[in-house]
Amino acid sequence: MFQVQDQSLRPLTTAHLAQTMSLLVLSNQELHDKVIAELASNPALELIDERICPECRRRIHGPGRCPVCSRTAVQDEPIVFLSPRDSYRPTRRNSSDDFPYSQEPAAPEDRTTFVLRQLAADLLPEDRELAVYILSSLDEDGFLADPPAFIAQATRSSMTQVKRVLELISNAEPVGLATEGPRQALVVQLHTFPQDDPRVQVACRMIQEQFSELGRGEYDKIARALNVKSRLVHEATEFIQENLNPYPGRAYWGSGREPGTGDPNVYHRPDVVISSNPIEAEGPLVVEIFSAISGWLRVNPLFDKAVKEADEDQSDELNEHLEKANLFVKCIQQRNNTMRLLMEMLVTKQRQYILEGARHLTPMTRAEIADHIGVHESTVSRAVSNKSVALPDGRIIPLAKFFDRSLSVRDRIKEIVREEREPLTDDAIASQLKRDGIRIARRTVAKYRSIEGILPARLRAKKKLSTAA
DNA sequence: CTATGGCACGGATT
DNA sequence: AATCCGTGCCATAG
Repeated sequence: MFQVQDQSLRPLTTAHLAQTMSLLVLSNQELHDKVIAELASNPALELIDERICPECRRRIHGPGRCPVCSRTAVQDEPIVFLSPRDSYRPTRRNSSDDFPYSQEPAAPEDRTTFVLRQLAADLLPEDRELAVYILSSLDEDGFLADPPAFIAQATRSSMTQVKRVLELISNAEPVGLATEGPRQALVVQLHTFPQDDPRVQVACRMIQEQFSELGRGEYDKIARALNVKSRLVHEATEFIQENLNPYPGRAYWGSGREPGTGDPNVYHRPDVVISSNPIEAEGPLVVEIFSAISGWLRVNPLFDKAVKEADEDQSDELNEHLEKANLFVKCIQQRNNTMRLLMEMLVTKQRQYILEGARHLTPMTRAEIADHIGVHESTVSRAVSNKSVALPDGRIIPLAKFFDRSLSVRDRIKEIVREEREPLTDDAIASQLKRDGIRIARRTVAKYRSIEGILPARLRAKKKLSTAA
């Protein structure tokens, strides 16, 4: 009894650490499940539905207005939701449990307003109601639950009006929303890419003519049916997997899988979303770290009180619950804090990459980051693993990609090949790179080439001028 | 003979 | 301690 009490009274730092670590590796989805499970099994934990006033950061119960400054409370409640200043210099240490909150939620749940906001400029006033109707009637994958004709009838609108609105919606972020199904969504998304890219052309035909074969991975059959090289079919498939998302409304699809193992059914929502500031393009990036739960997780104060009043014989058990809950909440906070620090660092160091693409990835190691934010490198390692992040351009990449030392070089190679007049050998590419100050061995060029799915010089056809730019 | 891909080694990273 | 990455060497295909 006494021992138990001793143990539970003091939240052991080792236990604390251990649990924080185990929570850190989890993706949001996994953490969500974990929290739900914990809530169910531990009566001392409580999830409360509080909002934060954007102005004075007071907590407000339920929807409504802040009693102090009478501003409307934010609707969505990611626990951590922040927009670090770009000038942020990463030497600062933890600022306790003080999380910054922002007031511009763009959570997936709020799809309707999210899309409407984008449409504001293009939407005719008389179409607005129709747009709202369509957006709110979408099924959970973001597809049309009813055919356009039905919508027209239900809203007493004309077909042309419905089509006009649908077109607008499907071209807004997330592109492909409000289409009839995965296939149509893919087609719409494909239109946003340069049409002269051969991969795009083939991908387009694959989706339109050979969709079920594509789903089954029957690449050879597709190649024959379309009368194109199977190599091209593979490249197109890869392109689809990396750039398109068949379920735009639900989540993005993980592009982190290796080519080949990419199961077209792996989709997930990102753990972090980075978007560029719509107001001032040069301003700070907006970073949202999604919370695993909506609302606030805390130790139930009633339970706390109950424990103190409880009989001696029961209090052991109750205390245990209490301490566990306490620990859990602390660990969650710790996790959030670490994620925040990490993302602030990342956004600051890799701004160029985030905004301008693969070539500008600054090489860095996890150890470096760990040093800067003052945690152990294994902590960073855990925090990075299993997470994905959405970039402003909509691409979803694994967080680990920020640490890919060869990414920028591979991108250069891709560019060199894309712009070559006639097939360059690996050696030629290597020396070309050397001119740009990148010193790598010929053998390595070959390796990168294969990673990028670029054929050897011999097999590369002569480039036509049309492929340029 | 030249361009590539395979295997394997050493050093860095995790 | 386990893993990943860049490279050198060598066999092979063209």
